[in-house]
Amino acid sequence: MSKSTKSGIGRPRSIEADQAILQATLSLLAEVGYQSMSIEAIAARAGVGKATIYRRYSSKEELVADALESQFGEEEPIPDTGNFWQDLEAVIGNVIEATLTDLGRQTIALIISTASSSPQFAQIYYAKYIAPHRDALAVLFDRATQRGEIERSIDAEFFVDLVASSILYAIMFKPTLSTIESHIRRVVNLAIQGQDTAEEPRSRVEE
Amino acid sequence: MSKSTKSGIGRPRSIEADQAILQATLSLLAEVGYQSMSIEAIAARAGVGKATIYRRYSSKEELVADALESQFGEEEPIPDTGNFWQDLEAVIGNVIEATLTDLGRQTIALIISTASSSPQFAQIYYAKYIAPHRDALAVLFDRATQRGEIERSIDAEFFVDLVASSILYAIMFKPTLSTIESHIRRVVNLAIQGQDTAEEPRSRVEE
Amino acid sequence: MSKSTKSGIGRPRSIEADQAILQATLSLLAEVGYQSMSIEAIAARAGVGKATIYRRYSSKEELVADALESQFGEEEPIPDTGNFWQDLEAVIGNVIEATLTDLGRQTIALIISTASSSPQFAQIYYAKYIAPHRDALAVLFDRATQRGEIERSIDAEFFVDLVASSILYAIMFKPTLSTIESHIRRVVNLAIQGQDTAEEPRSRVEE
Amino acid sequence: MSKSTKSGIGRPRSIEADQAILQATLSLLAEVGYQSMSIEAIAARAGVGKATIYRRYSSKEELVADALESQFGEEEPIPDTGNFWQDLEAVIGNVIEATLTDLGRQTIALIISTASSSPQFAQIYYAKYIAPHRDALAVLFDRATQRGEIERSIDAEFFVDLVASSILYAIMFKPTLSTIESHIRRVVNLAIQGQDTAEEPRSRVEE
DNA sequence: CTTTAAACGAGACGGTACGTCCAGTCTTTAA
DNA sequence: TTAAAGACTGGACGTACCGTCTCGTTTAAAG
Repeated sequence: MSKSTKSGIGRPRSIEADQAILQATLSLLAEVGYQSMSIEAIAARAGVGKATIYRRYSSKEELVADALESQFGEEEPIPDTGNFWQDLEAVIGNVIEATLTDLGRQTIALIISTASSSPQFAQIYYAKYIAPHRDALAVLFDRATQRGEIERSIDAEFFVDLVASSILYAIMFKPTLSTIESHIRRVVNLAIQGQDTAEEPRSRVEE
Repeated sequence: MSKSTKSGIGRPRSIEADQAILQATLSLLAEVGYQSMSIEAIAARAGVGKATIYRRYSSKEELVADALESQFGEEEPIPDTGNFWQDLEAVIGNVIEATLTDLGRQTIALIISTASSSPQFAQIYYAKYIAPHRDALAVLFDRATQRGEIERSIDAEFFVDLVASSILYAIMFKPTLSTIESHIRRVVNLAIQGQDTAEEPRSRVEE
Repeated sequence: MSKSTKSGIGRPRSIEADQAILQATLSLLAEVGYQSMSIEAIAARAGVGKATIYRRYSSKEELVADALESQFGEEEPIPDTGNFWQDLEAVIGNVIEATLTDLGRQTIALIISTASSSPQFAQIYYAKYIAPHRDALAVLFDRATQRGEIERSIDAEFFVDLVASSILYAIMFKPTLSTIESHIRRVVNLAIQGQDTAEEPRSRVEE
Repeated sequence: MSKSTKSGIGRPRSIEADQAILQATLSLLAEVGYQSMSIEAIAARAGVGKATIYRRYSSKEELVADALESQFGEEEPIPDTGNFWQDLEAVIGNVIEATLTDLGRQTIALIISTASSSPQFAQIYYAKYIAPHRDALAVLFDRATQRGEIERSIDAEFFVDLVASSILYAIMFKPTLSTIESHIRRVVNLAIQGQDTAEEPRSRVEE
């Protein structure tokens, strides 16, 4: 996203500056949100000249994409307890936990707000933030299928699309944590069991 | 959203100005998007002083909410052919058609981008833009249930949530019109029939 | 130098801002000089937005020309004691006094530095700062001629050119006040008496 | 002005860089003037890093002084036809010719603009650019005095000051070549003959 | 009618942030 | 060690809008 000139000659870019910029970006993003966050303020907080930022990133979107990558870049371990529903709970819990922080909220807001206006950046945010969880879901699904935990035929790709869409939708339009969780479980249940269960989808399965 | 002072004394607000402001807002929203649209430009295009806008709306969000209401305020007739799948096609077609215009795209972008950062306005946009389609879906669903077209027990509220979420998700992350439509149909089919059918869900039902 | 739009419509320009800008310009000009004086600093000292300056002046040169006009615009009274040499001393004294202040030095530096690079502004500075003194000299010269104090034929225009050039040259290249004064007197003496007198030109005349 | 470390050890300074810097400085000085000329632009045109300039010169003034020295450093031969007025014409012609080029104009602008603000550099420019002509004038004057061409008693130093001041003044404030020349001749005539002759000063003398 | 109060268009106000440019310094690799 | 290249902090540039504030001018209801 950054390195422009070919190689060694000249003073190399400062790694301290790199990191100060990314840290300042993340903290300001969490505090004031994407729109209200000015390059000027990032530079000031990072203790860096504006040109040092513009040398690395040609837009706020690029900068934020890189900052989020530095934050969410590390892979999360995929739980493996041998029980699909338990693993699923863990993954969904991770997603919700990561999303209901200040930074998480701003990130998800960013993904959905750039989705239409700047598809290429939405893709980047998607790849860094959403794709890992999608992948985790897909792995769980495959493992459960191989173990024979899931009998119904549902496409793995479609399954994760469905769960991802329900998570985004719930975060956007469901007001409380419990309604968010409830909506997501209901969708999962429909997908796996083929029927809607407003009450306790898991208990019936686990009995 | 606008009228502030109690009564008649003084020069009344100009209806021409009202409409010029809303028109200018809508056209600029479609052309340059919410973020890039400046109050200054709206005033200029409307041939109106900036104060005339600020007298009516205290923020860009309020202004845009009102403009969208003026645009999408009229109810769309709910199709009623007697066949659930046919009516559903019509409603989904309407949504997609309304969304894949410049203004529709910007509106949906606006809804999803304000969802996290300005929930109160997201609610307004939601009420004006999304709720009518949700309601239409709910009506179709009820009618089909009463006609016995749908046997499975699925909650109406949950059904429309599911379809709405799939529409939003598809518009955000599915690249082409056909993949958008395909994803939505698949979700509907799962909800109604309890199973995923990547191929031709309707044909099987209609036979 | 400033008014751009035709007339009364819109909010009128603020006279307080006008004056604050000119005052800030003059004081900064005296303190740090033309080159080191930033528009940003002028705006800050004047308690005014940058745009308020740029609305009035399209360049630093225009601004400074106007500021100097406001400072040196008032005419100085031309001394009239009946004695040419005495009046001459007074006028030259005024010039030197006005020039050996911080602001005066900066002004003269500005005149001579813009003379080649921005002739149109040099002309403005010249008209406001130099011309009045030239005119005073010319008046003295005419009066003396009419009184018969000066017998030699020397063109009045040429005389004032000569004196003006000697003043500028002395200020530029003569290090001390006394050498400045001495050089000027010597030139005046040559012009009036037709001969160079390194010593006491006036005493001989006044005896 | 440049050499800092004593001798041979390390990579020697590049003579090509020296010359490229001076050439770039002179050409940019002629093109855009002293103030608008950036070190950055000089370095770019010379194909040299900025540090390579700063290693040699600690300020733009030093750099320009050196560049002008490299340009005007060679002495001009003093004409000697045996006739004072003829030699004088030649010297004044040389001055005017050298001054009415782009580079000459910028040089003179530089001298007069730094005269007040940076006296030490004004002295350097003066020594390189003005002093040689002053010296030439002084030589002519002495020779003419020895030949008995000039009878009036005028101090040589004062004479050259007078001519120098008239040249500077004329270049600054006289608009055309002919008014410049006319003013200078008039001053010379006054100094030598003790009287102002607006018309053809030379002819009367030469007859 | 004539007040009178508010809205009108226009545009200036003090500010903030933009993205660019340059100053003068610092830090690399190459010669 | 110096050269060359280029990144560094810092700060001014001139522009664009922000939301507020006069102006002089309608406009309609209240007196």
